[in-house]
Amino acid sequence: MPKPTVHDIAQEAGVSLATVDRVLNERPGVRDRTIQRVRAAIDKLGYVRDTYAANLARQKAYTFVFVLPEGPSSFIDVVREAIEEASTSQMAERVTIRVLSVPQNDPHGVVRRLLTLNPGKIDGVAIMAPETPQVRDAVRRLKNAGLAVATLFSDLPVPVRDHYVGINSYSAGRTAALLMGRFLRGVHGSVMVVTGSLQARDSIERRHGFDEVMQRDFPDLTVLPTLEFHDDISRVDRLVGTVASQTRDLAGVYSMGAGNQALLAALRKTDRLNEMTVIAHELTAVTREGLLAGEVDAVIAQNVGHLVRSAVRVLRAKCDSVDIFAAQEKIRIDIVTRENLP
Amino acid sequence: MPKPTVHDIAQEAGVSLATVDRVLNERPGVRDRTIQRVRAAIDKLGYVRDTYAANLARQKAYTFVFVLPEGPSSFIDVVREAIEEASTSQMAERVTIRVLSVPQNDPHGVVRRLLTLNPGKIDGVAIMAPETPQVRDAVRRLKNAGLAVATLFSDLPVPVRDHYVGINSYSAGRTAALLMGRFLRGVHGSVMVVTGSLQARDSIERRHGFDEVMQRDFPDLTVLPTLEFHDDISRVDRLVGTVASQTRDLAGVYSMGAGNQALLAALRKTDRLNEMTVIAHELTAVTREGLLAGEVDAVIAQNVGHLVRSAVRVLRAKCDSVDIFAAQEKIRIDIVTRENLP
DNA sequence: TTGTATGCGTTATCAT
DNA sequence: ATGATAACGCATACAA
Repeated sequence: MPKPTVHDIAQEAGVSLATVDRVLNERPGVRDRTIQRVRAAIDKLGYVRDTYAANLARQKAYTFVFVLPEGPSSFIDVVREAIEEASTSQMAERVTIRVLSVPQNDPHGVVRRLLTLNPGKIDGVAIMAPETPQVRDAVRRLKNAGLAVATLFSDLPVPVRDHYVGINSYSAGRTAALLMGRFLRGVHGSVMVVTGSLQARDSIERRHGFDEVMQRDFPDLTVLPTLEFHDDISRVDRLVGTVASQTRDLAGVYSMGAGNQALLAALRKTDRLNEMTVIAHELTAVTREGLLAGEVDAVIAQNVGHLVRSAVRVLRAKCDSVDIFAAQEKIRIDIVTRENLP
Repeated sequence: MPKPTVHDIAQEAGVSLATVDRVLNERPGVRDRTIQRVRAAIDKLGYVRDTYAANLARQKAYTFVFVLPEGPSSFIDVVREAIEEASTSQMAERVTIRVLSVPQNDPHGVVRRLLTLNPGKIDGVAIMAPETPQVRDAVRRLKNAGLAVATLFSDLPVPVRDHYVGINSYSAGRTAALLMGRFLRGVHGSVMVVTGSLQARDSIERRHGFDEVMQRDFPDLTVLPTLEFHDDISRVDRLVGTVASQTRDLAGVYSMGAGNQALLAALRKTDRLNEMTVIAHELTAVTREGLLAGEVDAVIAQNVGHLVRSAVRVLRAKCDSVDIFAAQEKIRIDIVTRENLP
């Protein structure tokens, strides 16, 4: 009892291949009665379409665009690399991947860049961009144009995208807090929280999750107000330096976003970095170095390679109107230490 | 300039499809000079074979057998579930998966069961079994019979298998130690280590990694001799109870293997479980419950779903003599806490 | 409204 | 040693 094919369906339903195909792809021009017959045959035989054969016949090739923020960032570098790797692997058969860079902190610039996309030429987009009303609208337009839309690392409202690929920021923040509190067992002291900007939705969620666990489980630790350097790395040094010198009991540092290079440099100047517990997000060249040097104690990360592959699979599934294999697409919150560094 | 096909190669080389195919699949019966010509055309046009079309034409169906220890184990349950899930997903197109249960702690029994496999009927095996000389030989025989062989969770010597799917036990032990030491910051006390058996190679490696980090980084903690219950759960209660009552400064428990249910039950009786730091391996129903209840503080795990899918892909690749995509098959050491529980 | 015939890129059988 | 040709499971232009 091999897998049934369209031929088997046709025979069972007493119709031709073409009719089976019409029903399968919901094309017009079939009598209701015939549709029922074919449907019944499909159910009875348990037919499932061979997507690969279908794509072969259809000569279908997918074109996906990954939209990434431009500008120097060790994290974006990791993402680019993962995309590069995925597009040259066999998993990307019949899919070509393009990368579109969009400005940082310039919603209108993002929209303008997004408008250069020709929805007729591409099948799906994976977008990494902070949520703003302008971006929301632009993405909605892409989705309405029939593209498959996945959000990457940072989500947008459900109606404007098909799927979110990334971890839950709230849980990520909670996880960071758990580690911070556990690593500072018995310590009475303060914890500094640093981020580029608290505007982004995921920053807020992280902070929210972090605070909740810290307050509930680790009352001996005082979480200081968030230090926002507004995506201007040059401010990090002064901001961090000031707070560090004013906070004699500074025991921990939670870095919620990018800018870890500058942050670590600033902390080094305090000469107290070695006694501090530092927790950061995302595994990059910088945080990896930090872990190995013993300067960073834990990194909350997501498997970027897996994430990119997941995005490709999800977009493909959307294009084919096929269900995704949920378990495979689930992105876990990785905890990375010096000892389990990949 | 679409992707070149065998037709293009044939034309470029001035030969027929069949000849191209012979060269592509390294079949005999082609003159050296012709081979060169075809090879040149392949290089020149940058041909890459369409695996899906190939599999379609080949009508190849893979049969893989997963060899698992029988007997009750919450971890094996997880593995079975993952196999079930993988075999019903689209990733298992053209592959049928069977599970073969083998006795625990009975190398000869394992071998006998392995001998029931008909190497002609199957294409590959994924084996989860502790290393013994008998098992080694039996597996070597399978490999020599032409089967693709992957080891699962626990490795065998390189010559008898094609690929190991799982985490590095030594690093896993080191990771456990790091967390134990960090979670017990400032504490002077003892750490109990419990395992079913120290015979298995991976148990030894875990213990080795654990000890190394504990000794080097956490001198305030005393690691007690390993408690071996020799896979007899009924002994756990007495063993653990005795040591716990004799060790007033017991601060941590490292569970290296299975038997967590019994272990936790025994620890509960001491009425000191809540103050202890407990670290275990593998995310199962038991350890998950333990995390949620706050009884277990961290679990060192591997993504079993990913692992099973990886095994299937690797076996398939071996059967096709195709390279694997290493980055995708890398199994990470997961650290799971209450907050990042999947 | 339904059926026939052909092609997608690859493999495989059977001639030559 | 090499070439024609027919599958594989599906889609589709065209015919009926």
